Amino acid sequence: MDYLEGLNPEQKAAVKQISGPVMIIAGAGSGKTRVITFRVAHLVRSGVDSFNILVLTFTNKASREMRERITKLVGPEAKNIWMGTFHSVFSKILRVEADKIGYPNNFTIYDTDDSKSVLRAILKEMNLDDKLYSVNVVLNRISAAKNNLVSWIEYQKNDQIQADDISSNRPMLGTIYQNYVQRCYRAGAMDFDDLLFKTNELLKLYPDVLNKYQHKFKYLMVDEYQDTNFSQYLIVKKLAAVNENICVVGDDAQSIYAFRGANIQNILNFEKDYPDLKIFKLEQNYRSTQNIVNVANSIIANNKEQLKKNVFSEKENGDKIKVMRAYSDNEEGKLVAEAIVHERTTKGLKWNAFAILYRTNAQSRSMEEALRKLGTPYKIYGGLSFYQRKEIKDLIAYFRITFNPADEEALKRVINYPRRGIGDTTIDKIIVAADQNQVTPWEVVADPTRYLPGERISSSVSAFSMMIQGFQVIARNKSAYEAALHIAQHSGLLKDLYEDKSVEGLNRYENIQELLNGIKEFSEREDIEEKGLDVFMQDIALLTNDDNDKNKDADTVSLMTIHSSKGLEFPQVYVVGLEENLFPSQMSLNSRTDLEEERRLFYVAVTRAQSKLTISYATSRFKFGTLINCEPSRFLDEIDAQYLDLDLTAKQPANNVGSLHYDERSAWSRTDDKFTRPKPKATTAPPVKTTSILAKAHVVSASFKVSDTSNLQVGMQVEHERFGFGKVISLEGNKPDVKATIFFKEIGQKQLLLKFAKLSIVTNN
DNA sequence: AATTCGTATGCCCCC
DNA sequence: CATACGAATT
Repeated sequence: MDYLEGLNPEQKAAVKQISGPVMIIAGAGSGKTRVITFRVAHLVRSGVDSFNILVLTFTNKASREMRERITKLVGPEAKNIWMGTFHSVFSKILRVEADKIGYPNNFTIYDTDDSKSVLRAILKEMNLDDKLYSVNVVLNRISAAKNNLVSWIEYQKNDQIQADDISSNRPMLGTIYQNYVQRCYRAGAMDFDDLLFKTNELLKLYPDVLNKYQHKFKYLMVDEYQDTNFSQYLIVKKLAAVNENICVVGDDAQSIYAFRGANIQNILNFEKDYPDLKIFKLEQNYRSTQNIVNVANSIIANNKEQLKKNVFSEKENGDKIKVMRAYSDNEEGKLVAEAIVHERTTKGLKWNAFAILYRTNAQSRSMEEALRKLGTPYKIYGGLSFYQRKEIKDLIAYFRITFNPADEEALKRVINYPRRGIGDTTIDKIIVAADQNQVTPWEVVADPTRYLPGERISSSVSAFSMMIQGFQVIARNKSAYEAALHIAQHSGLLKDLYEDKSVEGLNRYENIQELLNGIKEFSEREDIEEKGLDVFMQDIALLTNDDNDKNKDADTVSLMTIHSSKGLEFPQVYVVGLEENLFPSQMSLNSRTDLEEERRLFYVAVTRAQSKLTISYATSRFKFGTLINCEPSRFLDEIDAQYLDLDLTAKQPANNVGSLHYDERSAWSRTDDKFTRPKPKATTAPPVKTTSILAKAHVVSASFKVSDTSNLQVGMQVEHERFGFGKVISLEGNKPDVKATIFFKEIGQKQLLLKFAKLSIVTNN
């Protein structure tokens, strides 16, 4: 048992309780990951077969790191443990069992963009007002339903839901949900929520399947249990029902994912499900100074609903928490950047000792600009992931349609990229024909004469379908890398990017190269058996940015949202934008529950700091491109002032808050480089529409009538609706694409395509 | 068919 | 300010 030496008594007790239901309430910085890894190691050392252990984590990164640490404790045995996020673990199981619920094993996973695109198409088809039925609202509603295991049928039958939708004036949501589900089904696609929803369906409809996994996973552990939703809760509960060797780990104070369906009650009520539950509380914080822990405690004390615990630190008191006020978002960036540079020099720290945390991604910009001005290296976490870049998604869409031709979103993405002359009109025809014949769009593409009789469909459509069929043959017979390279080349995608010599174009080309290199590495891996391209791309939708991070050891300042900072720690943390309507967010102000979640989020932010915490806010900020005044966040008032070190020496006096002059002064008092923000509207005359000026430049004569220009000759006088009178200088090109060069009196020389230009022939000389 | 351009609309957080 | 979509333009 010597390997358990380094643990404190509570930690050790939690680790050693290997059978029966266990709940570990782990305060921030209390060594939670350590306890989980040691507990898993202890299971293995106690003789539990590593194949019988399932560990569910919140991110891929967490599971990767945990597996590494477990490997150090138990050796190669660790690779047999099932470990991963809910989504990745159950997508693997669904790939095995898919046929039982009517899906192909090679089903596509639709990411959020795909889902939104499907919804846009549906809304359009149903002719619904896309303002009322905004894609985000609709998707959230569907997602919430799925996370609560409400099928579209139940959705439509449920009186409460229907009443809600009617009162929000969106009675068609149930029908949209139905169409969405059917459309995904037809495309052989599951969205993120489906991975859990369908798992539940599988376990419910097939007791033998449930039984199989209940006996496979004799020991279950769930990390970040406070962030599980109902769908996840039920999967865990079912899997654990036979052996009841279930250990959940979490911290109700850090539950910050209610917006995507997480239900804090899962952890608060866990004891009800397992009356003989053993509870362990890890309360000693090993991460932060006493001041930081005290501040965190004083914040969370404002929340009503929570499990009682007493987080404490035995480290030194440390610095007080510094609070900085800025008069604008840009100045806030400047103050933070300068503080970081100063701290680094005086304390001899590395850049990676610092993190800047914000509520919304949009806030990263002012921070970035300030850091760049000071030449500070930084890295943004989160945001657009490698796999979400357009060029990467394009190539992957080719892979997707190769393995699952039913994948409608992939088809729409690549059928005319690179350009092959298949325009929107043709695509619309294909989709309509598919709907009418109850087949996938791919089937129409593959056999246009059958589904689009009498239509003049360009030969490029059949060329496209031949190409994809060629890819299918290659993919079946070649290695992942060879197939991927073939597809990149023969789709024309590589060439298209190569020809773009702009900086971004070059970048895109390199990204594709990088993806191909990644596939090559994958092809050469020896630790996995199935190495086809299909295997490679199966779970790509589930990967995130930091799953692809090459130089994560670089010495840079870290920028990220508070959400993505969960689980991390830094010597110095800067939490920025502590303003009403931003943090707490505007949408959280209506309900106590939402506000409490914001407060927990603040708690998470504060507890990331090890030795020094700085908080900042601005009294004005650009939002939607306009300057607005901001008030300090209520959260600042909630902190016991004895822990604070207020530095409100912003260059602008605070008494300007709320005054109109403030905007102007801040906008013009700046002398440094490009302060190119739009000026307040009130100072200028109402904007004049440029189009209307142009349109009115020429008043069309009463006799104006669009003429047949097929016999237009050089030298003729013509009139144009907007350009006025002019004379034909020359004509070039043949038949349908005749281009005329015309000299207009008012405008000057213009080139016009006759098949589009509306011209009236005035004289024939 | 493809491209450009104006305008409307939204900025929460993520597997 | 960023993007997304539709109308106008070539």
